[in-house]
Amino acid sequence: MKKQTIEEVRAFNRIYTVFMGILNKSYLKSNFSLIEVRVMHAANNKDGIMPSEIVALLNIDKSYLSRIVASLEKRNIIIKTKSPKDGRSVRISITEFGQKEFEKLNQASNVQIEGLLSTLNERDCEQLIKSMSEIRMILEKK
Amino acid sequence: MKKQTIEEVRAFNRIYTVFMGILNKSYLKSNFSLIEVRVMHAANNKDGIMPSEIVALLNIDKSYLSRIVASLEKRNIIIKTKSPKDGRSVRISITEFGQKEFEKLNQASNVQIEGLLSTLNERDCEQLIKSMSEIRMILEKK
DNA sequence: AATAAATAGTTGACAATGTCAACTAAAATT
DNA sequence: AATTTTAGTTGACATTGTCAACTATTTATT
Repeated sequence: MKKQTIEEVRAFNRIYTVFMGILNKSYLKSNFSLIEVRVMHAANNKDGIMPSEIVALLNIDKSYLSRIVASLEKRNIIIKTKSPKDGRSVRISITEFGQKEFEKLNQASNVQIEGLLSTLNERDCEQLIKSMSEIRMILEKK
Repeated sequence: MKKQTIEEVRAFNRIYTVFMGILNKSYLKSNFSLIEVRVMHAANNKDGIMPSEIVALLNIDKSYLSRIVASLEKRNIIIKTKSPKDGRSVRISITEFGQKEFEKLNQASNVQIEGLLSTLNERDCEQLIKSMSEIRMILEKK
């Protein structure tokens, strides 16, 4: 593999993480961290999702997820129920309140992204989206 | 702006952060965090860089950077000297040892990226790099 | 020049985040 | 039935990150 290829990925990462503010801990100054938002997203996407699925999805430590889930439950964002099929396992659902909070976060995220994109001219913006969708398609294939 | 446009950025972010393992704290199981590596990168790139520059570059809290710098200095990765021009300010340089450590991290990062890319076929890989470079060019213009 | 305001970075005091290994309970395997 | 594996939780920390207050210049204002 060409060195140039790898170098491009690295250069991209450096730019992109700053662009998206990923280095900053709290997500859009909300009361949620990036990971918490991802967990909410997962629960919103698939009702009754299991912790083990989220662990695989986000590639994080299970003990860490366990605490995140506990914290979200305490804040009434999600609820846990015992799995009927597997006594060891657990089903996670987002609450109505959780959905509303999640929607708010999405709005905030949209505003932020809109702000970033608005600094681009139309051509660049279109090209950006096209390139992102290409990358995403390639990565999603895996 | 089209909703679709924003949605693509969001979808991209979700995929990409997982792909790059950005959600995981420690950088490639090294003794350094992602931000520390970025600071090393900054010092390696520009000898005598000032903390305020890094704060602007990475968009992080100055007190936080101050501690990161102190920690890196203690570990002999960088050294601080007083700025000759401005008595309030400080110059940061990477040490020889720091350069070596940084090089090691780069190697590890290359290996990781190579691993990720090796799961793609040649066409996809080329397309991925092309798209990344397009995004990067657009974002760097700003 | 004297005073006030702004800037660069540090520190105190926490709060939040993240990790690792050990543990419990329930399945699955032998 | 005994053993192993799996799902998730908990203890015990270590690290990371935030906010406001503070010191020491430097710059701007009168």
